[in-house]
Amino acid sequence: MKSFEYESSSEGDEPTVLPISRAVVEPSQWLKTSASGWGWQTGANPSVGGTSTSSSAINQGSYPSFHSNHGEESQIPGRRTPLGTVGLGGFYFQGCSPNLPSHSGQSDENNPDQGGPSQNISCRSPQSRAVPGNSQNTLPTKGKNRQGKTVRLNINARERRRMHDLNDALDELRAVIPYAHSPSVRKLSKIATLLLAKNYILMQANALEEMRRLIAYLQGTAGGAPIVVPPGFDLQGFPAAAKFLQQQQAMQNESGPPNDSARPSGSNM
DNA sequence: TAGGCCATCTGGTCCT
DNA sequence: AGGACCAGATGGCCTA
Repeated sequence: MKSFEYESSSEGDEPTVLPISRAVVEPSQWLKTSASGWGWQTGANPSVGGTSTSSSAINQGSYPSFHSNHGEESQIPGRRTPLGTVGLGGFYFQGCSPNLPSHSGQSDENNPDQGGPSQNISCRSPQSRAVPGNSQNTLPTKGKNRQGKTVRLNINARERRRMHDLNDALDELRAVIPYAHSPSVRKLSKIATLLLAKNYILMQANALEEMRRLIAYLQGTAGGAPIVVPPGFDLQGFPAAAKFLQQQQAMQNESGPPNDSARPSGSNM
């Protein structure tokens, strides 16, 4: 796949944390940074507000490449945080499960089938928030309570899985939109990822339209004659243009006798 | 320390 | 009934 990296090369080996703001993903900020790469212009100083090279997380290499591997990502700050260390929610207390595995697809620390819900309930944190109207705070009869908690834990596990899938999809989206995929650069936030992807799509659509107009213009300047691809020019890297020329060639063939001299010579499509 | 971002829990709603 | 989806609430981590 084509690389669309925007790197701040002036920083040398100095890790850079690009500020991710709404301005970053505005269409007007887009620039073609090189012949082979698209990126965005972050203003005069790309690292404004984001030169925290002393960040412990960064120095510890806590922002590696992001793959759809839940187990690895549990080490990344702000992402895939192990259940034992994040919001306690209704059932989880950090001191209860010191060796809770992170979400890995094979084990689910919130799965009632693994350990049972009663264990979690028995060590509920006294600081767990009391949800108004939460039936689990009212502690009904034991049997029904246990079954209800099991259902609740199943629902929680599904929801957690769903959110992980959503995050995996966001990771895949980050992988194909142009921004600096570097361990020293902070990962795009969710909202920034969506906005950047939207603007990237718009930019690609504009580029495509511009190319179509250019081809039409070139065709016009050729006096109505089909565009002749210069010898040695390979259209393999331009499938859209090749297809367009093929269509033009087909239209020419339909409207009149074939003209061998006008056949694209460089196209191998 | 405030604000941003995130993961998780939870109850409600809709759909199959 | 069960699952997917959604939004609100909560608390942890990180950075300026």
